[in-house]
Amino acid sequence: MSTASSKQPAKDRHQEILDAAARVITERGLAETRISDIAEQAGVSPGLILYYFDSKDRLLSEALTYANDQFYLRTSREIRRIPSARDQLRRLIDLSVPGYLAEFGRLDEWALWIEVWVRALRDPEMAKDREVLDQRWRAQIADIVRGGQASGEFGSSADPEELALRIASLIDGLAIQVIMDDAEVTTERMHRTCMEVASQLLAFEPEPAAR
Amino acid sequence: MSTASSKQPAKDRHQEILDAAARVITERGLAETRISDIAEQAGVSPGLILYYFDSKDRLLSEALTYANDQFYLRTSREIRRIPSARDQLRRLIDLSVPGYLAEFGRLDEWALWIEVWVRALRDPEMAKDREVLDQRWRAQIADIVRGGQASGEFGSSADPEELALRIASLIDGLAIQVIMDDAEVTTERMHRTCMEVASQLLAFEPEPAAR
DNA sequence: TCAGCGATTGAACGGCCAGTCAAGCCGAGG
DNA sequence: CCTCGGCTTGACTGGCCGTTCAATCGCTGA
Repeated sequence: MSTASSKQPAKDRHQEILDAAARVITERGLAETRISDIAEQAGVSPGLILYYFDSKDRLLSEALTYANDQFYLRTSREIRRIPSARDQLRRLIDLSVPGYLAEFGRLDEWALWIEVWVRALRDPEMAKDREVLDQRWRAQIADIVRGGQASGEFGSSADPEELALRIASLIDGLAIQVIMDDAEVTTERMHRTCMEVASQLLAFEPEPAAR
Repeated sequence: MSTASSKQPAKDRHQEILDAAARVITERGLAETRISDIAEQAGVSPGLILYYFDSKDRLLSEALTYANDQFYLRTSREIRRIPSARDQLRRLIDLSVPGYLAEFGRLDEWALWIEVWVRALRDPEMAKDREVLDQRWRAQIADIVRGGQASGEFGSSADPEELALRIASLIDGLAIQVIMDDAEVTTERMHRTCMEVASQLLAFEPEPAAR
């Protein structure tokens, strides 16, 4: 009902359902997500959900992977278009800081990430997906680092993979606090901290405009 | 049966149950934890659990807070005894890197933390507890930083709170990957990375022995 | 010895929800 | 116009657990 497209096409039910599931999980949390919620969100009957997916469990795992995949694709497509490595990194940080671009509410992709983590601890399938997703995330940063080192934008010549790990981990750790609405770790502070640490680790000027 | 003390004393049932709950949650995960599991672990009947706690939900939240509290107390007590700030930090890192001290299995305190995060996203009570716990964690690091700055062990004179945030976030982010058994982020690598970044941020020599 | 009372038990209840299924819907192709 | 087959429905079921409760236990103090 809410998302339903023009009924006729019903393009890809499979994907529609994944979208609906991701939306429901984001707002209610994995634990409070019922099949009927997803059905309602997708504008179909509960029975249909199980017609397309073998079980609720499988659906939830797929939905989580799918959503994070989407985020990655969106981000990487956008970043590839930016010529300067420094600007690429800046944009990556903009996109990673929860609430910074205000395209979503407080609960954005990061909320899903946490659900992925919990699930991955016990579900080997999810664990595998998570690892792939995470390696891609680090690789994306490592690529930017390599680019900047090659172009001379970044002064550091340290191992790009190690630098990527450090930056990625810092972002992860900070994002958690921000998403939790921690009074001491605001959106703005996280952004500032990320930029400062990155410029320190990679050896570039945080502010490009001035001078 | 498993944990039950000498039956007679039955010191503090309340606490015994919290302990049992934390243990069950650690090994099965919040989602798979039943009241009967906790009862079994504590060696009592399911009915008794609800005699001491108003509801399963309340019990779970309390157990999570309790467990993290225990970890903090244990850690801080141990660290306070160490004279050198550099050694304090080293010890803190030792204790924070999952699996480094091999006192626990792969699933240790960090697994509980992730459960706390998921819960805190929707449960205001849990959110409040989490914030307190987290601030304390950062404050503990900030104290070490201040100590090292005062004694001259650390060369950096930057804001201790900001340094603590950076170190804490890095540890959080890395610990997640380690606990997930990520092939690229091993226990040893996390430890090395933490020590290197810390020594860089705080300006001290990572290896004290040599020279 | 016994009454009284908190602690403890475990059987039973009731609600909830994943998953099933028999029955309709509807477009395509003949 | 009819038939076939995939899509869709929603009522139903079976099991699972949180929670309740009446009954028992066993200590303590008189």
